[in-house]
Amino acid sequence: MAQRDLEFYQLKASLCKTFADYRRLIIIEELRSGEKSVTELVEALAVPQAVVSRHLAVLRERGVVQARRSGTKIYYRLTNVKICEACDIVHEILINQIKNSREIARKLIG
Amino acid sequence: MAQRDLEFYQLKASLCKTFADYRRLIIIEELRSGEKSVTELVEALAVPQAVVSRHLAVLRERGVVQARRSGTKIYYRLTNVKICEACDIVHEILINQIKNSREIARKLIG
DNA sequence: AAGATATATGCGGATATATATATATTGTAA
DNA sequence: TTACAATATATATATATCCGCATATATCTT
Repeated sequence: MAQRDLEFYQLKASLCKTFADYRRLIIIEELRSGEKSVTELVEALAVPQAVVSRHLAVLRERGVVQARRSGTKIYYRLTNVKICEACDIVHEILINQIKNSREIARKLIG
Repeated sequence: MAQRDLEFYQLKASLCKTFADYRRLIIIEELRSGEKSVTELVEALAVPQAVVSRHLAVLRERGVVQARRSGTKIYYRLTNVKICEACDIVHEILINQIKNSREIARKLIG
């Protein structure tokens, strides 16, 4: 395993970590249909504004979303359509898992 | 956002969390070509056996891999080919990001 | 049954991540 | 310039994750 490869795997893991929070996944889902302001996202997620901004910051730093200011509002959008594809496949995997075994789902929810 | 939906997003996040470690990503990559024993994985990753077993346990609990015992050895395999697809798309997203901006990569390595 | 091999796990500490609350920043309008 | 609205961030605290080490479990061999 070359050093270069290792770094690449670390970058991939870092990107996956970005998706490893349900609020961030909901944000991504919300942005699927086009850009949305922070206010709109706060309404959709029903969590404090600071929490949404914090998660948006994570997505931003990882290059998953981009921000555009318009007046006092800031609109966010996905940087890459493939992000939706990735979410779709994760969705499919999960559906498969649930079909194959409700037991696994039980453990995951805990 | 219905309660049912929320739980589903949590399950998705949980699955993404499984991919959020570079050693687990390497394990998945190693298992792409077929099942491998823990010993083989330990050699491939060059980390202590306990660490590999720990990560295999995470992958197992999340239903990403399955174990099969043969004698004293235990062979692991991916439970679903779509897992590879998911990794491939993450790969593509990352390649795009690096192309678009080396700056993002710099922050990720930190 | 005892020893050897392969693998898994319990525990404690270090580190990272998330949260809430409060505050800072940026832009607009009076 | 003051006030207000939208958004971001700092700080402290709680929580989760990961590792190393030691130990436990399972299987095979003799």
